[in-house]
This record gives sequence, structure tokens and C-alpha cells, in this order.
Amino acid sequence: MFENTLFDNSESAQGGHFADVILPVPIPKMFTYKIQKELLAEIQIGQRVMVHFGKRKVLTGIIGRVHQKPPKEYEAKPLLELLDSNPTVNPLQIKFWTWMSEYYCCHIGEVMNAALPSGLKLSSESKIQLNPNFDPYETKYPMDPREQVILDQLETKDELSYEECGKLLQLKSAHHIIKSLVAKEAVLIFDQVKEKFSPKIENRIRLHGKFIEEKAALEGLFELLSKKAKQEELLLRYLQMVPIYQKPELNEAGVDKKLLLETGSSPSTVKTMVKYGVFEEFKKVISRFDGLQVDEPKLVELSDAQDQSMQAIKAHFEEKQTVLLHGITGSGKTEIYIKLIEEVLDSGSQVLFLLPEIALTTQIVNRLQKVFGSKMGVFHSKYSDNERVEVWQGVLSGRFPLVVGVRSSIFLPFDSLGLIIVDEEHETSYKQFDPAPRFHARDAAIMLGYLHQAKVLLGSATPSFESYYNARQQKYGLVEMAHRYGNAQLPDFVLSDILSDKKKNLLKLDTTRQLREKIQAALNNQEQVIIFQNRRGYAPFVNCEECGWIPECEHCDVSLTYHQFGEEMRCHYCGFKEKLPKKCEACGSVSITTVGQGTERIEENLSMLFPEARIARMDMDTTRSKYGFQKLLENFGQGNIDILVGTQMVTKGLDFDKVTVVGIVDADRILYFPDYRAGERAFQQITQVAGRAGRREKTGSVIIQTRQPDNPIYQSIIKGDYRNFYLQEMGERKNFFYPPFIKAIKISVKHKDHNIAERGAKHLVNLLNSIEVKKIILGPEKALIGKIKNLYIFEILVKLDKSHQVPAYFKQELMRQIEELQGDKTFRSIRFVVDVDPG
DNA sequence: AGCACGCCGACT
DNA sequence: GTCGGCGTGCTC
Repeated sequence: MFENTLFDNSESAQGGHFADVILPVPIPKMFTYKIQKELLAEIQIGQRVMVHFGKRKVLTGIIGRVHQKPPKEYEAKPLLELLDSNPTVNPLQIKFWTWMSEYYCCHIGEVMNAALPSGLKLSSESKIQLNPNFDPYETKYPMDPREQVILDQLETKDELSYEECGKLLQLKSAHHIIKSLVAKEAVLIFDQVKEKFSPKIENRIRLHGKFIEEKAALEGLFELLSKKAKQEELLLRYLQMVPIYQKPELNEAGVDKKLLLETGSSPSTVKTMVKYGVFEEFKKVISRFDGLQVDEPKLVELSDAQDQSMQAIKAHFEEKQTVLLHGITGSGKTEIYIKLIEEVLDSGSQVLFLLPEIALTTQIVNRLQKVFGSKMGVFHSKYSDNERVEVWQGVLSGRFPLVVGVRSSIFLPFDSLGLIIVDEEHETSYKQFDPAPRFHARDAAIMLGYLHQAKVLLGSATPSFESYYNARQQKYGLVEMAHRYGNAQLPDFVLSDILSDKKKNLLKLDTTRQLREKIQAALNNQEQVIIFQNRRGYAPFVNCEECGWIPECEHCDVSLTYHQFGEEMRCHYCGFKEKLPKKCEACGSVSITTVGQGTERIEENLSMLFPEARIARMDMDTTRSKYGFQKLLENFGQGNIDILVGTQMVTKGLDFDKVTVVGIVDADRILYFPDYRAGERAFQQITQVAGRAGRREKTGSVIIQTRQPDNPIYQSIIKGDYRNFYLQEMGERKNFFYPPFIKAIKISVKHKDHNIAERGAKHLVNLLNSIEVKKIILGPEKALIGKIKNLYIFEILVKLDKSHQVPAYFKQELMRQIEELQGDKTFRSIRFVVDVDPG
């Protein structure tokens, strides 16, 4: 305090106040700008500002810090403009961003980019206008034809953007032409900042005020209109919708014009009546989330078991920030969540409820909405930008003390979180892979909770090993719910041996006899079936029967997946498409077959086996549209579909009473994935999808098709013996130094030249080896998919001692070494991608 | 990441 | 001579 006032008075050439601004550029620091005196009183951390950056760019950034340390090596430019009177981002968020950029080895600008809905980022667009001093007849400069095109256009239009100029001239960039026009003093460049968020506006109609004030006027009006049937009718309809006799104050808000027109009147009638002053038309800003739900609080009663768990959670919260709730599918975790949320909301704090992407459109959200109504904001990956901004502002204004959302909702501007719930905490979709920040929403949520002094509840039927380990180490509290709610039964599991069926000639279209029988039985009883195969398309690859040739992607090191729709082969990594070849490109043979099973083929096979069944498919290809997923589910819920075939999407949160059979087409494919987590994943996925079977009185069946029915992991899953399975797997993880015993960092080295990528990776490994901490460095090794989008990929895996400051120190050194390596001109065009806690 | 600057080959 | 290719360096 005293120091500040002392230094304030000693204004040197570089004295005064400075702002460190977070800018959306991939440079690992904030940028210091000078705060002019006029702004000093107004400026706050978290406000958006416009600044000059480089020679011609104007960027929007966020004030990250305010201080009085003048930069030594350069003179700070002044800020251009404050864009908010109230900060868009609060100081807690800035802290959170800073933590994230350090922990996940990325730039704070990248975190900002991920955090702000793009509607809050301002876009600045450079435009040109005619120079007022320019006279086309008097200019001393000759214009070339292209320049003339621009000038002619500017005669009719006041302004042109750079992009428009480019289009006009059919150039990718009109930069040099514009530059030349500026030099010839013919045009001026200016920057226009536009706010991207646009509120939703409704055209509304109301009765003119004079008819409300005087009853007589209204009676007169009826008389006047008695000969004009259309108009009289419209007036009556309006009065029906807005009962001004009972409640004259309702007229003020009027009625949505669209709604009024839907009653059958024509737009011209409305227009006429507005013209003659009977009605007024006006515009009103409305919320995109209005009219969704009404508050109708529903009491939730906990069973004894649930109540006990709830008390146990609360007891743990007394001393621990984080609690893991391990409750099997159907044990009734949701009711506990609801009770906890209610309590925290009543205490005046905010609550964040995280769900994995796919679970978000399903029943649990509707369930919560029924209880919490308009207090609850939903933050979805399929939301439009304007919708996201509205949720953001709803959190800021206090309208949404509760948000239910996907991983990116950890960035919303909460200022007093009391509780964060991470449901299905083991879900891999909580980890962001690309682009940076490559964060895990569960881990970030724990940090966010710490910053808010909020409690964090992790819930799962099959916890991630990390969380279970932390719980067993007493870092988190642990509460287990081992029984299904009510009298629901665990499903029966059937391990169905593909190989033995094949030998006995019982395998038909890749389905075992047992699976077929179970499906048939379900169909006979009008019950529903879910078939899971985690592979979309028709067949994962195509193959020449003569020579074994397999079509591959031109840009990636993978075979092309055959999609029956359009008879084309597609690359699932870069989107490359190609028609199915008629002849083998290697030997010319025409015997080309599709190999393996994608969801498309399974759908086809099932329709041949069960021609009477109504079959639908749910995967990325059928749910691309905004409500595609929801529509499919609704259809399924209403019983219009008998068999639903799908990828991961069918494994989560679909709770339908009539589903009694779940089939897993190829369980081995999950289990033999080359990754140390394969076992954990298989347990999670199979348990998860099995949980879809038989939710109420009826016992469901789960048929697991496998070639290895003796693999012990299937026994663990069948018995639901998570702990035993965990202990077994953990033994291996400990012996071979895998998380959670160590901290893993994966570095991908990418370059379009195979050699440079490999050399760069080797070089980096050498540099990293010299960092003096306890560690193991594996690689560089060619990535599992060695080339994607024409970039060769080499991977380095670093296993670090978890103690103390080791990881933090190593990360810091790692980033320094990468920067140094990129200084070398051979390696400067390499992309180094650092992934901390890779998924 | 952009974007300017600068150096060098191709061509009116 | 000039145009335009891309390698290099910088952004408070």
C-alpha cells in the first residue's frame, strides 16, 4: 500500500501503470501494455481490451494483471480501448487459466481460446474506404486494372473488407493491391470491431396504449371494426391471448407476432392495423432459454442405502475436498446428487455438474431440469455460439446457480462454487486431445474446486484407476454403493465363444447361436435389444483376395474404412474419401472383399437374420445433426425401434426399461488394444453397456461374443468384482511403471518429412535425458498410426517420479528444451505436441 | 499463428 | 528491370 503511493509519484519516462494482457496468440506469455491515465480508474482484471499487436493487427485480449513494473527491453504500447465496464472473466478464472497453462504445458492464450465462447471474442476486421481527398480524375498515379476494379466498387459501396477485395479480384489475398492503393492515397484502411454475440430478438405486437387507458376507446374500436371481419377477428384473438380486461398490465409485454399469425390471420391484416394505430409493433430481446421449463420442484426421497451414502459423503467432506462415489449402475447415485445440489444451492453457493459429452442429451438432464427448472443452465457441445454466450452471461448474472455441462463448462465464470460433481468420472471424453489445452476436466475440476474452496464429488460405477488409487491412498474420501436400487437385478452374463460356434457351423453372419436366440426371445416378448460394436462404417478395411492388397489413405498410415452408404472408402483420421475400386490396384483381380465388422454391416446382418425387426443404427454418421442423437433416442424410448446397433454412444446413460438384451459383438477388440489401459477400458466399457440391460423387475441378459472365453478379465466383469480386478491390474502397473504410480507425459513429434521428424525426436530425447530428475524415457518410437494428414509422427513417453516438485520442474525444462530445439533451423518446422497425463 | 521483410529465380 | 516464390524473425 505505502510502497505503491511512494512509487506512484516518481513518474519516470516509463513510469505509470501497466497491464499484462492475455492474447490469443501461440506465444507463451502475456503482453505488457501501458494504461493511459484516463483508463486507470476503470481498469479491472478480466476485462476485455483491444490492443495493437504487430504492425497491422488489432486483437482482443483479457487483462490478466495490473502492475507498475515498466518493461525493460521495449516501450509498451498503450491499450486501445476497454470493451467491458464489468469484467467478463473473474480473477479466479485467470488463476485457473494460469494453472492450466502451466500444468498442461500450453500457452495461456490457448487456454483463453478454449475458455471463451467465440461469441465473446471480438473479431476485428480490416476494411478499406475511399480516401476523401482522392479524386480519380486528378490523381497523379496510374491505376492498374485490378486497382481500378476496387476503386469502381468503392463508388457504390462505402466500405470493402479485405476478403471482399480478394473475392472481387479472384485472388487469395488482395494485400499487395490494397497496399499499393494506400500508397497512392486512394483508399484508407480502418479496423472495424464487431461484437459477435447477437441477442435473440422477437417481433411483438401489442394494443395501442390509448385503448388500455380508456375503456370507451376500446368499445369505440369494436364498433369501428364491426364491418371489417378480418380485423375484428384479429382483435378478438389478441384479446384471447392477452386478457387485458382482467389484467391490463399484460398488454405492455404484448404477444409474439409469429404466435399471433399462427392463429390464422394474414400478415397484411396485422400490417393494416398497425398502420391505423390499433396495434403497435415493437422488438424485444428475449432469452434463447425462455419457455423451456417451468419450476415445479419435486421432492426426492432417498432410500436408506442412499441416505447412508449421502451421510458418508458429507462426513468425508468434513475433512477432504474430494470424494469418490463408487456406485454400481442402478444404485441410485442421481438422487444423491440431487440432494447435495439442493443443499449447496440453498446455502447460496453455485454448483457445477459435469457429464461426458454423450450422456448430456439423455434422461439425466431432463431429470435434473424437472427438479431445478430455470435455475439450471445446460452447456452443451452442440450449442450454438449465441447459446453458449447466454449460458455464460446467465452464470455471470446469477440466473444459473447450477450448470450441467460438458468438459468445457469448467470455464464458465463461476465466482462461488460450493460443489462440483463429475459424473462418470472415468469417461475418456473428459480428456481434451486436440487442440491445446489438453486438459482432463476431472482433474481440472479438482483444481477449480480447490480455488473456490468447493467440494468435489466424483461418481462412477467403474472408477478410473487414478481416482480409485487416490481414494485408497486416503487422498479422496471413498463411498461405495454395491447394490442396485429397489429390486432391480444384475443382468445375467453369457460368454459366447465365437470360435467354437464357428467349428460347429453355428456362426451365422458373425453372430453366435446364443446371441441370436436371446435376440429372438426379446423380439418375441416385445422387448428391446442393444448391440454394441465400437467401430463405425461397414467394414474396417477392404482386401484383395488374390494378392492381399489393402487400400490405404493417401495422407495417413491407415487402411480405409468401407462405408456402404455411397459405396465409398473413408479415412477416419483425415476425412479422405475414395470410391470402392472395381479391380485390385496391385494385381488387377476383381475379387475384392470387405473384411471385419462395422456398425453398418452389423445392422445389415441383423436385418437379414431378423427381417421382421425394426433396426436402427446410432453412431457418428447417423447423429451428426444437432438433435439427431436425441431423435433416435426418443424413437427408441417410444418403442419404435426393436434393435439399436451402435458405437460407444449406446453405452452411456440410456436407461430404457424395455431393454432386456445387450450384445457385445467383439469384446476381444476392446481387450487387446495395444495400450496399458486396455484392461481398465474393457472393464469399464463392458460393465457400462451391460448396465443398459434390465433396469427394473426383469433380469436382463448380456451376451459377450469372444474368442477367449477363458480370459480371467471376463470373470471379473461378470462378477462385478471391480476391486479384485483393480488389484490385479495395479500389480502390473506398478511393476512396469505406469500411472498412477508415475506421472506420464507424451510428446508427439510431427513433421511432413519422416527423417526430420525422427531426428528431431531423437535429439529431444537426448536433451531430456540430461534433465536431472528421476525418470524413464521411452522412445522415440513411430506412433501407432505413423502418419496422419501427411505428417509423420514419432512419440516419446516420459515417466516421471511423482514426488514433490519433480513433474513441475521437468515440465519447465521440457518446454525450455523444445524452444531451444526449435531455434535450430532444421527443426523449426517440427510440431512438438506435449500431452500431460495422456488418456 | 499471422504477417512483414528480404533474398533469389522467372519472365513481360 | 519487376513480380512473386518462400525462408526467417517478431509480435508488448
